Amino acid sequence: MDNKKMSSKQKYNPNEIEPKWQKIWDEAKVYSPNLDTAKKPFYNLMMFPYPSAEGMHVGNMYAFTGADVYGRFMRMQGNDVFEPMGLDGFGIHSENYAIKVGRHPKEQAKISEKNFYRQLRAIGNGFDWSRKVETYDPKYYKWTQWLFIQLFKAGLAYRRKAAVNFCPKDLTVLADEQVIDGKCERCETEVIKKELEQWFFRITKYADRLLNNIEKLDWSEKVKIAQRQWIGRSEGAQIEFKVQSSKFKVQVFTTRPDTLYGATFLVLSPEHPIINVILNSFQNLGSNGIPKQVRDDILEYVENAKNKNEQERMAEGKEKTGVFSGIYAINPLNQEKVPVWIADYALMGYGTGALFGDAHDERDVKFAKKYKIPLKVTVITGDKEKDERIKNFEECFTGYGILIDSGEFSGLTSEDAKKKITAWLKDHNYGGTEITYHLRDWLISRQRYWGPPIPMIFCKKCNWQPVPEKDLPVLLPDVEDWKPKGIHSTSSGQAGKSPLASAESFVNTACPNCQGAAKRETDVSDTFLDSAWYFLRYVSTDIESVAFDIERVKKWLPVTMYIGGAEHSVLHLLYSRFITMVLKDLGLIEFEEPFSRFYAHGLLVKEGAKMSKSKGNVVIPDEYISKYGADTLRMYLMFLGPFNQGGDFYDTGIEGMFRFLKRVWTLVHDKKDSMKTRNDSSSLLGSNEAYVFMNKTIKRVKDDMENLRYNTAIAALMEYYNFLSKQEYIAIEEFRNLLKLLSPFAPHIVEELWEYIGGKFSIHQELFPKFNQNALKSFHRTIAIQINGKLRDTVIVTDQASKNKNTIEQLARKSDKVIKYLEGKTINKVVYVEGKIINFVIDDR
RNA sequence: GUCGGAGUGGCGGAAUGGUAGACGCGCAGCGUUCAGAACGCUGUGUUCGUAAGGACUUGGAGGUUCGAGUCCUCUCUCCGACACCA
Repeated sequence: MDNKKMSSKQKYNPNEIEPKWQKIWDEAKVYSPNLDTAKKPFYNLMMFPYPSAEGMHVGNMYAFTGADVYGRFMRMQGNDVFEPMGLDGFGIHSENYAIKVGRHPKEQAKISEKNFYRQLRAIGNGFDWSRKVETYDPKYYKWTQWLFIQLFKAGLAYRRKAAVNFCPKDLTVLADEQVIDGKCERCETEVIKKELEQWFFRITKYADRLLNNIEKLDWSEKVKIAQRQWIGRSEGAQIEFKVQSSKFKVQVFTTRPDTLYGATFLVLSPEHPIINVILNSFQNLGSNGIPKQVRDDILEYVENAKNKNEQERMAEGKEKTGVFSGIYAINPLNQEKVPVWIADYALMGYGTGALFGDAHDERDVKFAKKYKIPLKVTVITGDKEKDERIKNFEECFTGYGILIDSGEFSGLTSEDAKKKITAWLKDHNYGGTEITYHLRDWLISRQRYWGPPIPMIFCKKCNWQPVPEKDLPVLLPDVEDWKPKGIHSTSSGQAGKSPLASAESFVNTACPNCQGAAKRETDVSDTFLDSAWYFLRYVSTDIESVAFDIERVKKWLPVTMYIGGAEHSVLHLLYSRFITMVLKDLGLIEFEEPFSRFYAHGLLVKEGAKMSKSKGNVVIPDEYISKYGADTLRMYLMFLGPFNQGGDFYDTGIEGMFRFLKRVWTLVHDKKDSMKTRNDSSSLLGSNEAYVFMNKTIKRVKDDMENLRYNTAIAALMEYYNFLSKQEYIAIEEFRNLLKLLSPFAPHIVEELWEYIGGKFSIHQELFPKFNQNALKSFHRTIAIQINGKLRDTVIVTDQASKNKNTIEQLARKSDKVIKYLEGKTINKVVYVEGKIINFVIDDR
């Protein structure tokens, strides 16, 4: 190879060819399927980015490239691939960035939009640029608001006063899913609880459906597990305890009704509504009344609990606190009088907010020991020593066993006792089977500016009314002071002072029902509502009269392949499933699961550390693209490691990939002439060996692509290159296939080289090569010769010879290395695995 | 604590129970060059040996098997998710 003779025109220059082809693809609509007439629709979706920084980082590009490679592969399988892109630009993340840089979110959105789209184009994905979605576009959020109204009309959006998560830094409430380790998902500030009236979506109504459908989904297993866990279905019993000397009752949830006989106390959550009822009713009851001291203690404890944040409550996890309520309840099973305590280890949001304490729960035992509440062991194991420890309270037994001291239920196994006691409770009207969930209703309100205004109007006479659909969108008003204000008052229906409240012309309106003076809701909705339905909008961006065109939806959805990060396991993915189910129930669509297949890609890290702005190790793709080109970066990212496991980004590796593409470039240019010669001959192909290699490579790459094992697909392509580069002649078919196999990874360079070897535009509309099954077998086999499983020699034989054990054994016995080991030894056995190994088993001593 | 995932050369990583370390990075030597860059060729798990050739080697300990990175039991470490969920 003589590089000196190569003209400058022949040099691989990605900065020249990449923008060129991107423009040509766009104009030729290579990646824009006709949504109405496509024959084999394949909706290849990737999670759209949220602009929370100047631009996209290399982690986004990693995800998008991996998804695009799959889309390109599916296109080559003859599918009409629809691969849209957009921006999830509404929401706290974008607004916080606007605050940081001191720009109005509307201004910043324009800047981010431009920069993100520039970057998204530069990576060379097969996006359909004619169908973008930006969640802050009024044409989009009009339908987000419409969606809210549909939920309201269906009784699935409601207002409720509850202790909700509030971030004191972002000055807004948050959904449970947005609280990570007791901290705000966005700014990591410790979240506090506030008693507020807010809008919720009744996702809990769908808990069972969301749970039961999971097993049918073709999703990454870890995401399915995370969703199951988040929904957190627990089967148990609800049990009614009567409060002594009163008409009041407390409902208690348990998963262990078999331990009810041993219930020696009750625990109420500090937020439990019955506490106030009790305080008010018992105060004047004379001898039965609650002493003032006890009363004061209760009030103080409840007040303290209210002001603690999640972190504080958790930090005290080991040290339980509580206060005696002064009253007693009756265990329905044995009529025993048990004290009622108030303790914050009982959570108002789970079960009934009340539980019974017994000797078979570690938390209960800790609490009881601290406050010297008696305990009673009612379940033992049958193991003498262990039971001795259990009975002496040296060990807390929480498993299933055999009941003791449980009246008529003594001697039963826990399993049987559960059934029998639950049945007993039901028969005696004390409760029965009950199912409870970890999942809670989705808190939708946000006291922020940058989101779709919740399209509701409050009228003192008519209560809450939805904005008439003809009046949508409720435009986000241009307020000057758009920064978050927090919540100052929650009196009346109005939810405090979010930034929209300062725009009087926005707030004051007429009631859609009675036309009287009324006020608009001033909160906006959660960003996750924007992204919970965007996949429906992509297919209808050219239609303004509906949220989504039903015919298009029928044709393209559910999404065929969805690729994204596992961090959205319980946020976006769960919300999207919920919204889709609701739309199905409203008769608006025909399916209830939005994503047939979901594939979670791994996390890209930088030199062993998670990329984060605070660490300052965020890698921006731009500089690498201008230095090496998008093709090199794409291939490098895909080669780092298995796509579902992520990888580590090192600069040095990119050089190697750049080298590889340069080699391919040079090979095609150098061998183009010899290729022509071969093309004139009768055979289109090179040697037999070359034919076998080509077919093997096609098969390897195809298998790997199907399973998103891109790193090994690229390795196979490198091996193929290494082989071809050593050949004197390369047939045109070999070049064509090399380029086709490479095309999903490096779309620009292959298009350029495709043109160079005289291929018809565009290589991206070609089909994936097919391999010849008969050509997969080599003509030679290398057989490993083992002695007692240890490799001693190899022998090369014809495919024919490899079929005969005797032939191989005779050959193997002739090997000097083998003779050395077999001499004077008894051969007990000879194992032959056809075409692979022959193993002599000998006495080794 | 519960549930996942993973431990293989200097590094990223390959291996339907059948030649461990493919492919790439890095490194070394050679070639090309006035020189460098770039490019090309060769070598490269550890260890003993001039070599031929051995021995050892997939976090650790056992086991199944003719044969184990892969299967089973126990155990250690790291990463991720959830977490006072009754």
